[in-house]
Amino acid sequence: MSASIKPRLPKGFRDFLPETMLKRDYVINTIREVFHLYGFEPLQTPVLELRETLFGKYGEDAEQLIFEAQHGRSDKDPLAMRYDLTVPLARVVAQYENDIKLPFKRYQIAPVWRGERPQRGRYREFFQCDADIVGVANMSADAELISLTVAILRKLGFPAFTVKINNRKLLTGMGQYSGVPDEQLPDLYRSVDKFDKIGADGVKKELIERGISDDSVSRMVALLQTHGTGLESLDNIEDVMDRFPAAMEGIRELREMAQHMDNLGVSSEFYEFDFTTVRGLGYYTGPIFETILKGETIGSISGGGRYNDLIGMFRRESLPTTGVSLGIERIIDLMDDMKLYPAHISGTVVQVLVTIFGEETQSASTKLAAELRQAGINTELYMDDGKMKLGKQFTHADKKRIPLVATLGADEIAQGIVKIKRLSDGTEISATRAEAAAKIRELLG
RNA sequence: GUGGUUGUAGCUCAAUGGCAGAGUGACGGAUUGUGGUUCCGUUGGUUGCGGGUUCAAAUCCCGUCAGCCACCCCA
Repeated sequence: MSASIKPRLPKGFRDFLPETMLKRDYVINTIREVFHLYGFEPLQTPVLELRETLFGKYGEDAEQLIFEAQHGRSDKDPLAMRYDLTVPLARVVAQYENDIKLPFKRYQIAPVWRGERPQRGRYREFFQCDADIVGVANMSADAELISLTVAILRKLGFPAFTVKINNRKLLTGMGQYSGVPDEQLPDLYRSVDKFDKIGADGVKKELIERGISDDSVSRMVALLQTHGTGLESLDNIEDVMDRFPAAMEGIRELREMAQHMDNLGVSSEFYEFDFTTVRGLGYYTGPIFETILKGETIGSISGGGRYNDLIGMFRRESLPTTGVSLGIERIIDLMDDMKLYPAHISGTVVQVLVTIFGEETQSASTKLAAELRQAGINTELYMDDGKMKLGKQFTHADKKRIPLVATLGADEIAQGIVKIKRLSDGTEISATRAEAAAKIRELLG
């Protein structure tokens, strides 16, 4: 052996050891079940796309964060690692036009790569979890995504959260109302988006620094703070905005959404219309939404919106599309902080450890393990090259948090029984080989 | 990309220019058919890496790498 290399990972990349993977799988499986419940179906696309597929879609700043990929002996097809799941979706929809039935409801849970500087809850490799509806122009699709988001977060056990809903058209109208020139709208949005973080005064200050007139800023900020519960806030803002067709269209869409959400049974405690919600991505064209946890400052745990023009980048005619993305990395961290994982998720998938007394009883233990597996019990058969010390085997079970230990020595074998001990409280019972699996289920509760 | 901060045993941390330590873990024993609790013992280190200052550096200085935090941006 030559001198070993120090084991390390590329910046912003992570390993997930089994204990962590069990939690991640729980979250992902729970989300997948709800996707199925709403009739979304899985899609998988490659990790690598052609460079030309990704470039020119995200804007100049974001483009610098795309990982490019090389193959040693060929530069014929420049490649890049996928940056999100939305552009690949757009490519798929355009590429398989004849095979895809509209409306197309797909979900995808997969890693994406961004060359950003890592921070808490922010990595260079992270999982995105997207559900999109392609081919539906009306607001029933957007409302269904809100219902889906609420159902997932409730199923995961989050006690208090709010989906904040706004509309890009309304933001456009607000820009017009306050007299901000079109080319400054992105700046305006960026500042408005920080409303929660820096407050009304902070936003005012930033807008003035960006060269927007005092008068415009005051009008804008007053408008943003329009409050009211549910539809009331829409009524309030409509009175002010009735001269701006874009804004009125946006308000109409939000009303339509509210109607659909009501029919879907989404309780109004889980959403609100918030005119300071912006979303960073430039391609949104209609309703936008993001979810925040009440009393947490970690940022949003889901986000999404309508992007009716994106698919047109790969296709002669675009298709109306709306989608939601769940921030599962943040969700997974928060589940830990808030202790939302069910008890059975922690530690191991193993339900029982079958111990081995010694060489002469090894075959009996092995057969027992086979029987238990046949009966559907997750079974670990102890393995060790050294002396089969029973204490060591119990220690192993304890460390791995395996709930039950089965022992059979010469005495038990002679009587045709097996002893099963529950480590949590020390309960130990005897069972015949035939009834062992049933007794194990009982002890597991 | 900009600014700040931290880096010492497997892990959590102490040692503020003068012998590198504790807790916890790991391993062994008390207990050769029973873990977790208790007691005894053993094991623990290129102080991230490279250079400099000094009689003397974990400690001060420079560089570098990595983590974290804030900004930018975003999930």
